[in-house]
Amino acid sequence: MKKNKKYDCAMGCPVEATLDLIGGKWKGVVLYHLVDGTLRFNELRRRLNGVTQRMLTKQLRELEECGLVVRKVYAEVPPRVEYRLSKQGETLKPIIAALADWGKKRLAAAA
Amino acid sequence: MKKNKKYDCAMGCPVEATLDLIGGKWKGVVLYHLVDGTLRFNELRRRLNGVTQRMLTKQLRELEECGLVVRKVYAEVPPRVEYRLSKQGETLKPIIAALADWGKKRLAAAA
DNA sequence: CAGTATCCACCTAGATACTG
DNA sequence: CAGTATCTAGGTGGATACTG
Repeated sequence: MKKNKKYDCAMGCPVEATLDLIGGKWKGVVLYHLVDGTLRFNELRRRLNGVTQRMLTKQLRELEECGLVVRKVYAEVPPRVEYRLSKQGETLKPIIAALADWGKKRLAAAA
Repeated sequence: MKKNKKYDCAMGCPVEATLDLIGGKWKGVVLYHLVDGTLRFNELRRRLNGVTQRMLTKQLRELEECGLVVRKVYAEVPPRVEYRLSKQGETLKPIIAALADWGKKRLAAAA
């Protein structure tokens, strides 16, 4: 996420490393929706109520860069670009599921 | 985290709600260290290499406000303040552990 | 020891307009 | 359709000094 991020928290804070990847406003949610399978750019956009094109593009690029998401461009007109979890990204599934589950319970309890 | 946050992502993004609580630069790490038990302010500070007093105070207040952490002040001189996970916070343990575990593997793989 | 109080650089994220 | 390009407000986090 950060350019020159050093994980120098001496006693080791692997949590920090993980949150750096899935934190931010949209990354976790993007991942959450990709768990169910491949999605095209605009499909993703519709699922992420309120995200701007710029932001979605940015988040996807970062997720791609750190190897969690795969971007596949089809040489067609109109253009088609699909996004899916990489092998690395797949390993996040249980975590995403846990986050979603916890969030559901919390939202339910608050209501 | 945000004041007037509305979780209006129509299809439901409970992940967003959760990340909003444990995201940010320090919250997850604070939680991570509190999993092992109660800690005093400065103990926590030493474990979070690089955090400033201001930041740690702020993060702790927010965690307290959303009911994940309990703050206990002892009427002593010198002052003593202890922080621990609330009952709600305890339910995050498996998630924190999962995040830490995943982060460890990823850092190991990168090395 | 465990905070507050200021001040400030930077980044995140949004709005908007344009393009291959 | 799937982006890029600009511009900008506001928030996040950091530095530093002070206090009960």
